[in-house]
Amino acid sequence: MNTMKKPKKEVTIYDIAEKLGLATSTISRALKDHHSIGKKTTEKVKKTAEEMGFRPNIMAASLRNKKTNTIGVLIPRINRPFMASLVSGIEGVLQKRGYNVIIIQSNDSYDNEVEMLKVLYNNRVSGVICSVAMETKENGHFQQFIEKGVPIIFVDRTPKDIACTHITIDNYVAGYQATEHLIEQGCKRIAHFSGSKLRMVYSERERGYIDALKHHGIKVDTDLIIPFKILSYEEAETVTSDLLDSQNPPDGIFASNDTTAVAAIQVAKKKNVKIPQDLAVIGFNNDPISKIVDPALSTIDHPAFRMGETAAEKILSQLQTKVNNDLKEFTVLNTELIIRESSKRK
Amino acid sequence: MNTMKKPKKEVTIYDIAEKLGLATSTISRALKDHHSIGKKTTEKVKKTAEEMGFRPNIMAASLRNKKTNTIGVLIPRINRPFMASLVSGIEGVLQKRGYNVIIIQSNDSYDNEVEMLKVLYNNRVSGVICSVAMETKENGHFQQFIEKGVPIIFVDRTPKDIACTHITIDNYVAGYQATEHLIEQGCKRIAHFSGSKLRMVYSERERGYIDALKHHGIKVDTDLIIPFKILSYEEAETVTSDLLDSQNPPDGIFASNDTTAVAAIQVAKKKNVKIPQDLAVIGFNNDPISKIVDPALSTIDHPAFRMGETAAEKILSQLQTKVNNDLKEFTVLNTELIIRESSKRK
DNA sequence: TAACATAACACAATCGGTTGCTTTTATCTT
DNA sequence: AAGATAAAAGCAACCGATTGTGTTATGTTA
Repeated sequence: MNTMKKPKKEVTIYDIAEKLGLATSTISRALKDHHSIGKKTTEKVKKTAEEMGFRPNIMAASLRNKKTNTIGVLIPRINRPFMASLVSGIEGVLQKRGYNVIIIQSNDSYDNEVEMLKVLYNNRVSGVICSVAMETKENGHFQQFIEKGVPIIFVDRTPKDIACTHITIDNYVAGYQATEHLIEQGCKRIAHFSGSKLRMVYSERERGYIDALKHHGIKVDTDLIIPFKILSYEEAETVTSDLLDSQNPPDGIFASNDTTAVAAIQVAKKKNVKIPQDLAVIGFNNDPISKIVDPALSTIDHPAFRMGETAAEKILSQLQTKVNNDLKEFTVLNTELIIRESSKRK
Repeated sequence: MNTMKKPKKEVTIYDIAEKLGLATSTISRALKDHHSIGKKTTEKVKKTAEEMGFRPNIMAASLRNKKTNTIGVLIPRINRPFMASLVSGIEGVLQKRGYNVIIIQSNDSYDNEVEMLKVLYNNRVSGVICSVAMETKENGHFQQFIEKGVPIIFVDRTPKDIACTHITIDNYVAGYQATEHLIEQGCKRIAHFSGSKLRMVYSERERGYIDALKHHGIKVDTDLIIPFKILSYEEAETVTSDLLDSQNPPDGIFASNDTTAVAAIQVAKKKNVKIPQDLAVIGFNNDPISKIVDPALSTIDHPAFRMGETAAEKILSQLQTKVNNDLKEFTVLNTELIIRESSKRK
């Protein structure tokens, strides 16, 4: 037993060189089709490498080249439909191009974000794609990459005042559309479930909400703008319950994500508040649950997957053109208003 | 402008050694608290390293040590609640222990699985955690890791006849319980949405279903066992519609995942089939949608997150004890029957 | 055929930690 | 105070691919 215990030695370019009576430099160049190596030699080398079961040692190459071909992805948490799609999009593109992807979660904690970014930094990732934690106020921890000339791209949740590439949707317009839709359905008192003001995604949605009300001559009632901590289902249950029990309950809700919108629907149903007649609800993201909840949830479709793909492509192009200009580039993807039963009164 | 364009040179242990008038070996050892280095020296080295902004070059260490401290995770796809939780669990544990995690998706394709496994192999990952693609019949592509002594752990969807560590739930028992529950609610004709027979998770659930029927004296009607390709929502819509329109429609459905169970509920509702009175439904996984759908879906709680944690811990312990015994080890996690409105008749 | 261009390949340093072994220094015994 | 022993630190090879520079073989031109 245990006959194969000793792992056979790894084949290196030295072994190939010896076998063929060539120099290692020739092997190395032949394997990557360098022009200074003849055609016959190149083919012979490749064939032999294949036969011997050669696999290039990526660490050795990384060490020599001082680059890792690894992209770090730092996101709040992966087990949310939106983030999972984003990551899926990133992966799809980068895998094909031979990059490795390291995914790290901040769990929406600033401290984690700082620490995990340090991990990526120490790993000498070639680039970073990041969606900022809910808590994050300062941007100092991103600076280390900028100083080193490592491209860093922010997706969806972007920090303010940092000069690099951002990929977002137009949250202002989306918020405006969602709110206007509710107004068009006849809502007069529309509540807004708002996320942390620290994140532009939420402050912009709120700004869109406010402007839509104003433009339609509806007075903004700040009591109806409810700041959430993390926009969780549980938070929304409490908030909705309180709202509906209040003196002057809302007749519409624009929630900053689908999770809280669904919670609102469920609470309302329990209280026998009719949706959409008594309360029209619209969410944000177009998560799978939005189609399932009864009545189905109107929402804003967020192109998470495409956002991931775009981020990956952007970072690839920045890695190509080493011109590390301190550019502040914005890419804005389109959203789509999706109207379902939860808001359709007409 | 562009004053800081030139990235400052990276600090190495050579720089520290020179600054302190010590040898690089001393620096290296001091930084990892080697006993042969004095306390004062160790502290001085660490302090200086910190001050100089030293970050160890992981590639150099990997090259020398012939190990990468990277774990490869190969899963069908990440944008599913179950898989996202699994990954989340894996990450949580491995991050803390200083391992990097590379996540790769097979998209349930055998060819992708083979190719991506090659990528992980060439990256010389220290270990692999894998949940097998739906299509996969052969296990030859896993052999390369076993031969090299790289620990590979299968989670949830495990291949047959391969001697290594498996972490699963008891799908037979879960399937039995789910079915028995429906029987207890008075169901006489229970349909089963079954996944690919290639995957034990599904064949075992089906076996549990069949045995439960038998033990309760219900004849197994193979027409009621419907093989799905990928257990998608769309597939389930068609299947459910056909079932309900048939001569002798079922009065219960045990679906192998929540997605198809929810689809069944939605279709039934459209057809005015009362749930659970006319049709009791139970799913599998306890995905978020199961709580949201109306009526709420009974299901089997799958400890995905804990499964991820367990896999991570197992692989860590296998990396510790280099005793690469060709062990075939099974860990079975508990599931829980969760009864909600979709099946509660009494 | 001498003179020169070019294609093809070899040499050897390099990347930055790691570690077995050796040497030096400090501490202890009697 | 001399030798023994332990503690501390240094030396140098090593991991494996990459690449600037140097050398040789082949081909071309006058």
